[in-house]
Amino acid sequence: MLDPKFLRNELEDTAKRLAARGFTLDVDHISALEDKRKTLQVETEELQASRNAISKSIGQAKARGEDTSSIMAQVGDLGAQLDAKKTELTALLQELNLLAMSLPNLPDDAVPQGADENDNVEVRRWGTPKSFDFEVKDHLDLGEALQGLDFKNAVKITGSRFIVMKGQIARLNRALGQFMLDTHTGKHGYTEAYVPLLVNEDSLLGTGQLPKFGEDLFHTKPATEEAQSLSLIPTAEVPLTNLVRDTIVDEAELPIKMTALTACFRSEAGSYGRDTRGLIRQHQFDKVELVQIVHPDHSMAALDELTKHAESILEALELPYRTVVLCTGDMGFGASKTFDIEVWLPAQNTYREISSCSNMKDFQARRMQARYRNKVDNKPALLHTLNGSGLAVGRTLVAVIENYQNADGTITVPTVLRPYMGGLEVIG
RNA sequence: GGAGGGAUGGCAGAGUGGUCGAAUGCACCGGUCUUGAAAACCGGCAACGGUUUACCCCGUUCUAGGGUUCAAAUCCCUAUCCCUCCGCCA
Repeated sequence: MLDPKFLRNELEDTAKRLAARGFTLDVDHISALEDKRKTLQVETEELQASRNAISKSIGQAKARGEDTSSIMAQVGDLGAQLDAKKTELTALLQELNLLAMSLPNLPDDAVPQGADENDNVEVRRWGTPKSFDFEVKDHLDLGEALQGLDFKNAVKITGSRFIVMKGQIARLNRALGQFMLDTHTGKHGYTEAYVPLLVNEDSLLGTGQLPKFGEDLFHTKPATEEAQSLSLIPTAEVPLTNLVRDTIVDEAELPIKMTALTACFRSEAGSYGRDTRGLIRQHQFDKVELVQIVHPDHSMAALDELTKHAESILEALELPYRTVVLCTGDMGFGASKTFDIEVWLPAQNTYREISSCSNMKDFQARRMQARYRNKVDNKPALLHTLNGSGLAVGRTLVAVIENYQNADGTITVPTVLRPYMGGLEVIG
């Protein structure tokens, strides 16, 4: 959520900055609503003030034992007037709030201008794609041949875009998650967390999935009408970041660095026909998430650091990758700056996204009322939040299978994963 | 599943219809003292919104949403969460 002051005092400038990311702000509509809000709010508060004053004098008169009937007569239809104004004001404020909650974050000044992914800018490249002296297969052919990936049974049990993994491939998937988690907790200073996979509406509003993107999520159907619906997390960013919702943390506790390995669930509404083959786009996949809650002065440095943490996993696995900074038009809803890390996939002969690391600045913090106590004036101030995948386990599995394939269809186990595989060197 | 109790500032915890935005303690900030620190003492200290250059002033907020009343932290209803006892259970 943007600072409401932007919509009051810097509407034109805000509209310009949002236009850079392809979002059109209805300036006339908003300023009309704002004008109305201002007069309504002043009128309402004046009515409240006079009601409070009368009530107070009644209380004082009663305390002195005086007759209050003449003061009572002054009340008249004040209550009815107040109710009417209040109803009107509440509706207006709700409309404005929904509008504010639906606006994306402002891009950081350092983000390149652009319309779509073609305008993203590569910032670095690591490793060299291996040259194979045989025809490479994709992870689907390799996995099925090894009887490690079972798409047919997944369809039978649940439906498309789900997977059953078996044997050493299932273990490899588990090994990847464990390795990532151990690296981030052991080397990068993150605290491991076990978190709920089902979250409530407030959490989704806090991180920005709601009110706009509910259709991207799976929602539970409550047993009773009154019970609230819970939703499956699309990323551990939701529970991890919401840890600081409605809290004021001590500045000395910053930065807070959390990580979790969780399943993630995405409905993939609107992506029918895209990446239908294989593990790239699934309704359910494992991901190790990195979240940092930081002092506002340090969030850009923290983004660089967090991105490096994610990259280090690919380096340890010796998987070639490149890192791009997303242009204004390609960034996610809540991000002010985003690095995507893309891993080399030989079967597709291209780099594919495996991690997305974003500085949300105070966008989520304002929604969540996540604050710290500022040492300068001893007042609460909004925190900055960051998140990134470190990494998407399913896609990393794809990358390992494809990059480490041998001519005979076996898969060499990357060195760093062997301790997690009982010393196994080759899957086959 | 049955019976009962609770939710108040950063934290702990008073407050049961009327100058209550709310005692007190801790924490925090400023000061005195000290070579420095600690202790002690003195003072300050809720958030959000409106108006304003600013001070002031006004409004809202005691888990959330409704209701009663001239007036609600306080009374009523509903929801959520926590605790205690009984039952059941991995």
